[in-house]
Amino acid sequence: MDAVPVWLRERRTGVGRPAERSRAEVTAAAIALADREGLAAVSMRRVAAELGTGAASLYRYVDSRDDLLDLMTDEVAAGYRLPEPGGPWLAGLLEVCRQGRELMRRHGWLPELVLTRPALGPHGADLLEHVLAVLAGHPAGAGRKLEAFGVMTTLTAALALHERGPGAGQRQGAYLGHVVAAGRHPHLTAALAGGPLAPAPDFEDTVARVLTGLLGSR
Amino acid sequence: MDAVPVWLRERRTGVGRPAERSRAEVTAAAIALADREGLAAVSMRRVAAELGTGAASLYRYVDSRDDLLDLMTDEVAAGYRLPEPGGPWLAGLLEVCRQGRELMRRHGWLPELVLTRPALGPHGADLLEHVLAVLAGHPAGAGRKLEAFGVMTTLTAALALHERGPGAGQRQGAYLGHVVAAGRHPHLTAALAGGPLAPAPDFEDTVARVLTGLLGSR
DNA sequence: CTCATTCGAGAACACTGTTCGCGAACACCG
DNA sequence: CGGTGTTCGCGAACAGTGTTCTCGAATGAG
Repeated sequence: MDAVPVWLRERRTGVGRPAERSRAEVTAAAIALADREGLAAVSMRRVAAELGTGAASLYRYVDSRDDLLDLMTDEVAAGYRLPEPGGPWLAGLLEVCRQGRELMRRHGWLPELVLTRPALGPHGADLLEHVLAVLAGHPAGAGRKLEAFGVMTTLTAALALHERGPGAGQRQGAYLGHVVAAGRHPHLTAALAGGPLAPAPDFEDTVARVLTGLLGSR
Repeated sequence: MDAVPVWLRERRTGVGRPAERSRAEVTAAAIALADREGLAAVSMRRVAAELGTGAASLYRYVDSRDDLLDLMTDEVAAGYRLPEPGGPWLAGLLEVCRQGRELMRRHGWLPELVLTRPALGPHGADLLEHVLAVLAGHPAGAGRKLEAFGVMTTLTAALALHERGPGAGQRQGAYLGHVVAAGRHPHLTAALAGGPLAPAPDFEDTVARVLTGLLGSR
């Protein structure tokens, strides 16, 4: 039950045969593969093939596939371009969410990972540090601020997941049409009357309202 | 590209050899297995063994494993005991969230499913209908209300996932301790000073603040 | 040069979801 | 009663999967 995260397990250097690759290279290969063919395509064998090596070799850099997924998540978080904290906190948080959404648009597999296995690596810690810096002047307690961080990332991921491709929400739409036709759901029928479904009015507006509710408006 | 949800694919009865089991039985077996050994244990072979049959037989009731997962999600939604709509809308929504959390506590695999493949079956439609009924007197538009429904369920699932077992958040805690020790993250250090980590102050309070921000306070 | 130590990776194990095909079981019809 | 059309059950097989074992090869240190 060590439960030691990947990022602490460093390799001892200097002695023995040197590694031909780095953990960063493995992570990059996995990300490239996921970008191209989706998360399901990220198998140890496929990632290894991407690097021109054997599947078993990857276990020199990573303890398990799950570790590799954590590395991928944190590596993408390196893509944030965080401005100097300052100014109203809501604007600062919205900027973080905006960039997060952009990253998730670029890496369609990210939302699923963020939602199901939230991992805080070095870059994730930097991100959290930035959010806390933005909220430095805010009177809320530490618990509230950490909570806000979690809700921010979760909400961004969930919204990104729903707008990814036309498949996600639309599949339910087909069945809901059937439900409406059955006639037993008057409110649902009324809600779906104007426009078949419009669950994503405005990303930033939604996030802003949630964060305002969570932390107050001042 | 039919994308027909599971719930529409009904079996024609009367002709041919009658089925020995029902879709509901298969779903129940899968749920029992997931409750006992987790979602990863829900393989076609294991579910079939639970029913004393062969894996291939399940495909007479379900087109794929993913379909089975959708059936499981919706079946659990049958467990809601929804009161007659009436009274303040916030209390009505909070009651839904409270029950949702309870269902997710009882079925530890549910949050992951709700987050990654939100499926609206018959019982999910009933739930949505109820939420819309609770919000019937609210001035917000249909889009806003559907959005609130999505945020409600997502947030409940995310919070349930984080408090499931001591493994989820604590694993990151170990690494964050290391980050703090490095000394480069002053705000993070300060935030984690009082109590190692307290990201879940009060479920209902959190949800209430988010919903208030989303829909206003009146 | 020796040697402890590390890396690379083929082979194997125990699984997985899914498809094929065939025999068995039933409802209906003449 | 005997077809006959149709569905169901499911063993076998296929193409994968994550992971471990194992052993040879490569290296820096002494």
